Parts: sequence; structure tokens; C-alpha cells
Amino acid sequence: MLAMVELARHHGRGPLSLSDIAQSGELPLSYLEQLFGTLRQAGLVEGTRGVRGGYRLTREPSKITVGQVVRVLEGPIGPVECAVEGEATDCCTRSTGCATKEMWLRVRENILEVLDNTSLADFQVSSVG
Amino acid sequence: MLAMVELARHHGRGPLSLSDIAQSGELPLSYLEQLFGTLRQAGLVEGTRGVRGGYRLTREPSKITVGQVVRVLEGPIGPVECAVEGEATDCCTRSTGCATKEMWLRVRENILEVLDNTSLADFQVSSVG
DNA sequence: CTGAATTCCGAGCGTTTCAGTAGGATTTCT
DNA sequence: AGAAATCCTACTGAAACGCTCGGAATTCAG
Repeated sequence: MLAMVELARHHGRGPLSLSDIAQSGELPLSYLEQLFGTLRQAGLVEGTRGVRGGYRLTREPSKITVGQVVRVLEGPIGPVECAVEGEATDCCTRSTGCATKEMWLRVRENILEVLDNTSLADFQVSSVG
Repeated sequence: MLAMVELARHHGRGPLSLSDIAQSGELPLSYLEQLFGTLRQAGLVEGTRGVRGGYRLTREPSKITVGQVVRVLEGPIGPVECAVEGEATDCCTRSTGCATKEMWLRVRENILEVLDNTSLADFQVSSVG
């Protein structure tokens, strides 16, 4: 997430290399490479190789939500197995008939409310130069 | 959670044994024993040994929230390391100064809003006999 | 008093996830 | 030619999760 925020802050000024991001203290380079491979395949970023290369967002920061990033990197979102996005039909064969499931779904909605309504643009530094 | 709901539904009718709960299909007995050891030490349930023994809630179901149970069994609640209850002060030494932290705290509050405002009484079957 | 039912306790185990490393291949610019 | 970068895949170490196992202590019924 922090790396994506950096990328958003650099948006419009050409590609930003992972070594730049790594040096600003977020995460080790080799780990970033791995994460951005996934983000690229999901179409959130595009990479250009070579000397002046790096990654850039494929859309405006305001068009990329935190929820999208999380889903790409960690899969479907949910507080418990039975209330994860995508509805596993085999769960809740329990005796209580999952009285609790409804609650867990409420929890999930409360989570998504924030994640899906926050975009990378919301982390822009307000003091623009 | 489901086992606790069972216990709440049985509240006022003496102790309920873990083998009863296990047989109703929730979880294996030995695992339940382990979980309820923890719940007991936390003061949410009390156990009586022997033939007609079992566990019972130490308070009214309406006085025990889902949040309490979760905290006892899984520790402090939070969507990410940096936004967990109890505030680790050593986190967020990142370069972005954790622009994202505020958002994660909002996520946490949204989660707690449900968990801390739902009690075991809310899972009572409405068709009382 | 015996024996069954139950809680209580602590150690161990198999699987999965998380975060990260490692090594190398490919592309691109200077 | 060579440096800088992405790209790819496999591995690893630690921790957590869900669960098992063996046994001790307690309590009640007969």
C-alpha cells in the first residue's frame, strides 16, 4: 500500500523505479519486485524496463481504490472464512445454522465501505508544490 | 463463537458439557476444551467438573459481546499490524509517515462498531418455547 | 467405594500464510 | 558493451491456525 501511495504521488512524472521506492525505506527491493509483478498482471500498474524504467499507475490515482490493491495482493476480503467475498457455499453446515453469519457480513460491509471508498488520491500530500 | 452462542441459548438451565456442544457438530471435543480453558481464565465462562458438569456463562448473554470473545481467543483486534488495539509505538517509521494509518484506524472502528455492539443475546432464537 | 463423566493442563503436529531472499533471464537506454 | 531496470520462479524461515494426544484432577451416581 505504501509503495502504491508513493507511485500515486509521483503520478504524471514518468515511471518510478522500485529501487527508488526501496531506498525511501518502505520494503526490500526483491520483495517489491514480487509484489509489483502481481500488481502488473492485475493491470493496476505497468512497468517499463531498462535504464530509465520503472512502474507507473495505469489510471489516475483517484481511479484506484485501496480495496482493489488489497484484493490483488491478498485475495478476497472478509473477517472470517464464511463471510469472505465470493460466498463459499459449503460453509455453515453447522448446527446453529450460522446465526453469526449475518453479523460477519455486516462486519465485512463496514470494512469494504472504507476500503472501496478510499482511493490512492486520498493520500496525496495537500501542500502541492 | 458458535459454541458460545450455544452456551448462551442454554443459559439458565445449568451447565452445558463440551461433549454436548461437540456432538451438535460445532468442533471436536479436544479443541473445545482448549478454547474454553482460555475463555475460563478470561472470566467469560465458569466450569464445573464431574458427572453433571459443564460450562456456563458467568453473566447474562446480553452482557457478553462478540468483541470480548474475539479478543480473548485471538488477541487485540485490527485490520493491520499498525492499527491494532493497544497501539504499537514502534510502527510507522516509514517514509510516507503512514498516510494510510488514519484509514486503517477508520477500518478498525468500523469493525469494532459491530463486534462491540453485538452480544450473545442477539443470537437467541426468537421462537421461544 | 468404584467408576464414569467431566474439566483442566501442557505439549506436540501438520498445513498454510506471510514476508522476504536468491538467482537468473530479459529488455532498454546511454 | 554495460548498467539499470523489470520480469520470473523457486525457495526459506517464522509464525499462526486448527487440531490431536495423553494424562491429571475433580465430582457425582450407583
